[in-house]
Amino acid sequence: MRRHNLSVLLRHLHAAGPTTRSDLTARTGLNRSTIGVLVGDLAARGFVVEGKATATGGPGRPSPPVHPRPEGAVALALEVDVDSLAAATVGLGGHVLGRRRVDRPGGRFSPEDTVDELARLARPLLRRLPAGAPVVAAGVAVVGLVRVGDGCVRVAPNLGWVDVPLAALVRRRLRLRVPVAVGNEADLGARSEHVRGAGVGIDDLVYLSGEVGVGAGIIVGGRHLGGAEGYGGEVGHLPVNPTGQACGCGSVGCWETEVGEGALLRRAGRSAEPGDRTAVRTLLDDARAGDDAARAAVEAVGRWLGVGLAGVVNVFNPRRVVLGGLFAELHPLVARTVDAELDGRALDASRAVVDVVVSALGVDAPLLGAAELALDELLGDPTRMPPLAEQNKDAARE
Amino acid sequence: MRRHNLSVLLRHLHAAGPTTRSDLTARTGLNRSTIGVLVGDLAARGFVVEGKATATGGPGRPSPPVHPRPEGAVALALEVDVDSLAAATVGLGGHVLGRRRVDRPGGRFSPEDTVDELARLARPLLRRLPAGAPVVAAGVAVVGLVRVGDGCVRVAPNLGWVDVPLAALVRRRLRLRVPVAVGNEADLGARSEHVRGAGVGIDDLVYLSGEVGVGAGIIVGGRHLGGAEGYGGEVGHLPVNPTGQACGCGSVGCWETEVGEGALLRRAGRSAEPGDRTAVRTLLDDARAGDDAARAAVEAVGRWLGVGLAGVVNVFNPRRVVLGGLFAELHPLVARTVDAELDGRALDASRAVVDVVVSALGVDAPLLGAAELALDELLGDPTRMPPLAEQNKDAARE
DNA sequence: CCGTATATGTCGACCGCCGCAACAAAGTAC
DNA sequence: GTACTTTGTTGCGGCGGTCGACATATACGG
Repeated sequence: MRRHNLSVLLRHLHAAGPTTRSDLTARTGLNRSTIGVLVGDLAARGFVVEGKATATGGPGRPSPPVHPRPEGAVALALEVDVDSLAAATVGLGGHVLGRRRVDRPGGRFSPEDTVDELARLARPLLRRLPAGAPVVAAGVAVVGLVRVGDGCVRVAPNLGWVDVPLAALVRRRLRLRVPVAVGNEADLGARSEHVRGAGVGIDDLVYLSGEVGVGAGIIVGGRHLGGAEGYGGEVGHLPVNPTGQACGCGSVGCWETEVGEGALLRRAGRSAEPGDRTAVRTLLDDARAGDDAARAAVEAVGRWLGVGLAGVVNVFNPRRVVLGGLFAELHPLVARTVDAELDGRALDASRAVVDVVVSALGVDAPLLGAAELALDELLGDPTRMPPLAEQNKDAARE
Repeated sequence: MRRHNLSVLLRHLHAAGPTTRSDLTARTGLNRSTIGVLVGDLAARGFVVEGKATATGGPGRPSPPVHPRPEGAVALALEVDVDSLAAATVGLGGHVLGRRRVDRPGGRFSPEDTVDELARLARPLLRRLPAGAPVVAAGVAVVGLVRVGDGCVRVAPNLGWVDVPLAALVRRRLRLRVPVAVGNEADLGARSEHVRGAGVGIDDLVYLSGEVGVGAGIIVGGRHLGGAEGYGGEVGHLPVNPTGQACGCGSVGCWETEVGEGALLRRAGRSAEPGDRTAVRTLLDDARAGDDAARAAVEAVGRWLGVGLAGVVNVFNPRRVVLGGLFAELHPLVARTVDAELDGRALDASRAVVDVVVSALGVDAPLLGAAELALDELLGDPTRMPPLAEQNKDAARE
């Protein structure tokens, strides 16, 4: 129960940043004295530092702010995207200590090669960490279906992976002694947008990521929708068009065959390798420049985006839809179309409470979400990390 | 925190029935002493009675069972269906003390008339309650979109209702002094199937109710998926066929236009008033008897059922789908078709962990779910009800 | 410039709740 | 009948939190 209160406190500080002690008492409903003890505990563990109290302008004694200490706990975040790899070190409070991304266009890479390159990417970031900043966990975002229990990538069509024990591979290759969690890219995008992006404070939200495939991260009642094994949120494979295209999943007329990158290019009469971002960018540029075929393709995808979104809105009754990836770039061009489809097709009651916005974190949303995932275990139980005094004792012993 | 432990205990007893004290200690992880105190507390409030310990066959002192006491707390459950009304009194542990249902075919009734008839239905049930059995709350299941916050029926197309403050109406008309909660029929069906039906122990499940419309109650990670305002789960309005029929919701090609009762009759070339159950029953009988047109219609609906279910399975990754209403009767006729569509269209990973079964509670699932909804508040905080000693004092004072 | 009002941190006392250990009770196995 | 096992009961101790009293730090008004 002490654990629980520490967790609540640290979670809030991590998510909301510096907060005065009086604010913490008001927010948690706990007593001033208790907050004092808890903050002291967190400080002893190196998670927070107390600042100087500065006058707020109001009457009364000013309350000193409590700052999350980025070096108190660091997450290693990794991302395996279709055409790029990324790594970042993220400290408590969401402070990004270092970040690197490399393109890896076109080809398909084996899990082993991928993990090798992730290790190369991560090494300098880890070396550059400030002294005494402990890496407490790692998180990996990956485009594919992930069994959350053991961090196994069940299937990732765009990578050509089947049943890859990614968590174990990363842990071994990077010689990590900390837990490694793996999550679906869209799920983790939703997570970061929820904590510090376009969905802050919104406990019912859908993050929709359009890439080669279409995936969603869904947060209902503040909690991530995982399902029995963690495969939930695969809205890209909602059947929307019985007379449509064959989908890579084996079905016909899945939503992603109408709104994915492939659909966009196909509609414009252009062809490209799957995962060829430049072709998509060119098409969007052409559409913005007024090219008729490009505009028609964009418009058609926008309509289908609205159609599918209507279904998503009906099913989840979210307060906000956050668009990431391709959809983030597409949305400004088709916002009115999407809204019109929603108006016409979604149930009024649900339509009335939802808005559609663009990702605030951009391409890094999944990467940052991986960091959040990694830190989550610690945030749930801050007592996992012993007080600094004991840490020093342990260090001296060695 | 005492509240919390009492809640955990009572919830378990309510859901799982009689449990020995030793079982409770093992299940909660609490100490024997603590369990003793807590059980004593619950007994003092009239929620449980302790039975005689009977030899189990094993060595050691036998543990006495703790029984939930149905008369300890009673919920009044009500249901407003398209063509019937129902009421029940349900005691702790899910014991149904009384139950009545009346048909109300065809026509549309005003909220006032409906509530009047609910009152007539409920009165004898309440009169027949054992002495000293307190009604602690009421729950209402209704076919329509319900704003859970205030129990307002936002829209119920099949009843012709818009913005009906049903909770308030019921409370006033039935002169209830206890809270009245309102929920969507499918949501409550899911709830009861989850607690004591075909979904016991399954924390990721979808209850799919086919009537005039198609609705779903969705439970993810053990919690009901409500969404921002409680309108979630309206899978009937997933767009599945852009060239399909116009739907009452204003959209085109919603799933329920392909699998609802209307679709079934239409496909068989029969017409009927919406909500005419006999026409549907006749059709199903004909199909079972071998009538070609009927069988073709049933088969087509079965295919569409599978198509939509594939989407639902992809999105929610449930461990079980429970079919209620029309679908419960339909399923035996089309199980193979549904399974085949799922095999072909759902993602393998999700498909592998899901099964499709028929409702165990039948037509009463939503009604019983309303009782669960009503009892939920008490189960969350058993201290709301004072110990019997004080209750008697209060009674003596009057 | 200084008192007053307001708000906050700190310290010690109190209390509720749970775990623990010893004991009593109620069964089985031989 | 005796040994053993499992369980309920009871009293004690500790952890964690609230509460009240006091010290401290600022804004406001004269």
